[in-house]
Amino acid sequence: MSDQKRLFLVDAYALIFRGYYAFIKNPRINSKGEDTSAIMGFMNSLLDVIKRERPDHLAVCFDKGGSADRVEMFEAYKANRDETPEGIKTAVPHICKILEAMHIPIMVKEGYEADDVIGTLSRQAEKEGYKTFMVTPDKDFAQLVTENIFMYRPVFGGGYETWGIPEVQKKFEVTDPMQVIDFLGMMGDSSDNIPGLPGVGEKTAKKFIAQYGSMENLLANTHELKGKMKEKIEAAKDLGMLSKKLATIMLDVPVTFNAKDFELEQPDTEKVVAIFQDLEFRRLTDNFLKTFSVEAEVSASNPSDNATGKPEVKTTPKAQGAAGEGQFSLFGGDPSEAIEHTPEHVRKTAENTSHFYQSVAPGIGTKLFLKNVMAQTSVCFDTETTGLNPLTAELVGIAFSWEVGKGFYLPFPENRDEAQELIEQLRPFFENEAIEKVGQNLKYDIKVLAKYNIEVKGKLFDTMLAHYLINADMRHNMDVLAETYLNYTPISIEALIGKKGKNQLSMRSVALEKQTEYAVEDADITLQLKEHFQNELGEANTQKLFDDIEIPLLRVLAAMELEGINLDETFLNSLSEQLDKDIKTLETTIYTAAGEAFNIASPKQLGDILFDKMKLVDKPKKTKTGQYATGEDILSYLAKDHDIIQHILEFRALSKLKSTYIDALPTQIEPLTGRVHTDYMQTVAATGRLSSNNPNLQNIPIRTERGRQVRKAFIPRNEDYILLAADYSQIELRIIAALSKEENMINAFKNGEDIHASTASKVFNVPLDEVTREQRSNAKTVNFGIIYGVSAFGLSNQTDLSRSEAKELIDTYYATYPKLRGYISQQVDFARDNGYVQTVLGRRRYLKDINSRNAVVRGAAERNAVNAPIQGSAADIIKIAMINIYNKLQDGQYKTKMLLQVHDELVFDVYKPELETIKTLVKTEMENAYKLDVPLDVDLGTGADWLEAH
DNA sequence: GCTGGACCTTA
DNA sequence: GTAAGGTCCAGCA
Repeated sequence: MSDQKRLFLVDAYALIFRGYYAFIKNPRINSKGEDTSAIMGFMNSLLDVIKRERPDHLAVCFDKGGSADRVEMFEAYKANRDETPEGIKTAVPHICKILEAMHIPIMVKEGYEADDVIGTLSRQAEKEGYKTFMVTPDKDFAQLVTENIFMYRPVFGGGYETWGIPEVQKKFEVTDPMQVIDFLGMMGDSSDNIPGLPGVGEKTAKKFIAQYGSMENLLANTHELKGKMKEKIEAAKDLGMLSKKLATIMLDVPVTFNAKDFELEQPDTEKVVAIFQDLEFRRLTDNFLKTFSVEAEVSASNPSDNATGKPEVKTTPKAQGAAGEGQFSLFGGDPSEAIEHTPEHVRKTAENTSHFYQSVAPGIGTKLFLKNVMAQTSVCFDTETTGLNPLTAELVGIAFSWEVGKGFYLPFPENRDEAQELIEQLRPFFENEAIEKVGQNLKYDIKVLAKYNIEVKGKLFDTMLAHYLINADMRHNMDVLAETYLNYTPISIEALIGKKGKNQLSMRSVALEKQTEYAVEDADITLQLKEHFQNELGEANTQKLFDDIEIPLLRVLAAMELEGINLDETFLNSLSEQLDKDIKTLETTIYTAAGEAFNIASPKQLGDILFDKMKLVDKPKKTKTGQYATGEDILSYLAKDHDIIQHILEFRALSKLKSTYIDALPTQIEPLTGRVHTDYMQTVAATGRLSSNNPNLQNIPIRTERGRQVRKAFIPRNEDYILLAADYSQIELRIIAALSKEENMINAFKNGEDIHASTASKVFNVPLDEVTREQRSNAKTVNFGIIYGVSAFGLSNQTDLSRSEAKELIDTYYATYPKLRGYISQQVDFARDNGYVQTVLGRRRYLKDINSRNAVVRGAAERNAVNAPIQGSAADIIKIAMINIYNKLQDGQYKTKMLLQVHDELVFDVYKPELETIKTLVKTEMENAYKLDVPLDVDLGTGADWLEAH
């Protein structure tokens, strides 16, 4: 280093914040209960700088009162920043006292930020021949760098890096450090609320700097830009210039660099040590004395050994194992490089958020916990198990939380009997009607506990269901919700048990401390989400839907899933054998016709054979990826001319049947129960419908003769039972008739007419008994088209009609049912005005694209606006029916069980002696679930299998 | 082993 | 034209 004098200017708040957040997972709290993390963090780094660099001149700069100028320019400036944490506010007076005792000058100017003070002082010092080092992690300072002014930047892993001109040039891809201002102005800085140019991030900003050099030059040449970018930037020129101003550090603060005042002197050791001892800093006292080359003479009453007299810090065992006091290097101790002086933009995790998660020891610990938990009115819980199948999953532990940031974890013994003993102790909690149970996807936990013969009673709050009602179009898994609403990234399950598949571990094999951290975090987060969603439910006016529909339905679904359905495996196996033969025969026929063997199931290979080799058509249609399209609609068009196509279609149909249903279903039989247990998803369909998976029992074939054989495999539990299928007749058309108040349609339903025939009769102007099959079929297509948001194009694709015939049919249709047209446009208008549509029960679907400039996108949103309330209202109604029927079956202690729901159909396993009662019960409840201006009609069928019941 | 596309099943 | 889930292939790792 040259003999040039060196000045160090410390950006106080940046280091205080960084220090505070570095200790966040293990805050330093002394015996008086003071949080001293920020003080310790700051002092550690200050001493570190002094020890390393031995500066001749040093000052610490603070902000005061914010930047009046910048706020005047832009009122949102730094408005994003959260309230300064309490631990920092209380730290500042202590730090000032220490600095005074150390004889280090504090530079602060009312109405200016530390950046401006440091900038001004560094320029003044430069003129007097000093080298200045700005001690800060904040990248904004890079604009101040000159030949004699450097950034002295703490880096991850400990130590510092010095940024001179070459480093800044490289880092920001600029030629002159002053261009950092343009760079920041372009990309903006969300932490300081510098808006930046719209659509410009780091990459684009660098590109613009390279190309135009400055904000001014870019804005003067926007005509060279293209497309959306051009529009956006041209519209935001003022914003660009404002952003640049906001990003500019001021160099004319009324402060004076007086070399004499800034000289680093010997501190008032006694005073400093007194303050440190008062704060209970032992290691730091040592460190301080060593730094200033004074004999370490620490009194015997304050041993420097941090193993004794360590302040009581309440955190998890894991967090307690973290860096000990004094050994902690502020910049090396925390893996979160993102921690700068803008902590509100740092994603929170268990690592940097204070929490108190404790595992509960057996015996007295459990007793104490029980006493505690029973005294609560609302508790969040989350079960940890050995797997995802609730029927076979064993409890590994249960996490509980009823206070934000705190929670307990009850590990379960592997031995089943011992586990049962433990859960028995919890029975009074779970079966307590007065304690609300909160959870994420409670259906799972309820099912797991049911296998331990535990019923979860009392009010329920499921955060996943809550969010589904708040915005059904989003995803609702806990990790996403935590990140969206709490700015918190939970520990991933993969971090614990590995990626799924090959070597995934069981939760059982994870160390207890990790189980605790993970499980209690989930409960804690879920509790926090609950507090968040509780208010939003009221705002969205969906509280009733939550309390009266989705939450009660959760228990109904859990029961249906646990029940499962009996499957005739032998029958499916024999079907499989027949199919296998037929498929093989078809294969041979196809290969012969094609002249070679190939994989018929590969659309790519099939397309090549049909259209390249055999040249069945002149201009084959291609898919969007450039392959030949071989979908059902295209092939069946060719089928009448080419036998091979007929065979291929049959091959397709049979293979699908075999692989998706006949061979797949038996593998889904749960060995434990001998039955098939589907999983109903309550939060995936945007309209409010359920969905079913593993296996999907809502798409079992019915249309073709061979397909519907699969339904014969669904049978009652034994010969004392019979299957009952109850389905709503035309529920969606009834709903649209009622909602639109279209009397012609309402009357047809009231008169019990066949609605499609009735429509055909009116549209084609023929007597009802003279309607042809084709006319009825076309009328049926239009009826459905209306529900889906009809267009002439879609209709002509769906029928044998031409585009103009289709258009004419639609026009006649609207003339027949005049109020339907009005209803449809009214729905679309409502969506445009409100951004959402809703069902009869107020279930909302938000349609963000309803005002899109893109006609295709907007058209899709408009069809949603029509369809969602209809499909969703039908879903609402059958949900009500399910809840009411379930409750009646429970109350009446019937042996009959509800097994399946297929959107407009319910399937029951009916105890034969109860059949007549149940038939009446089911029909009554379904038809009276919701009162419309149109009667609801339910068809019942019974049989020894699902096909026969139809 | 995972992912996207094509295809097919239901209401 | 609405709403879903499952299987297979093919391309990529």
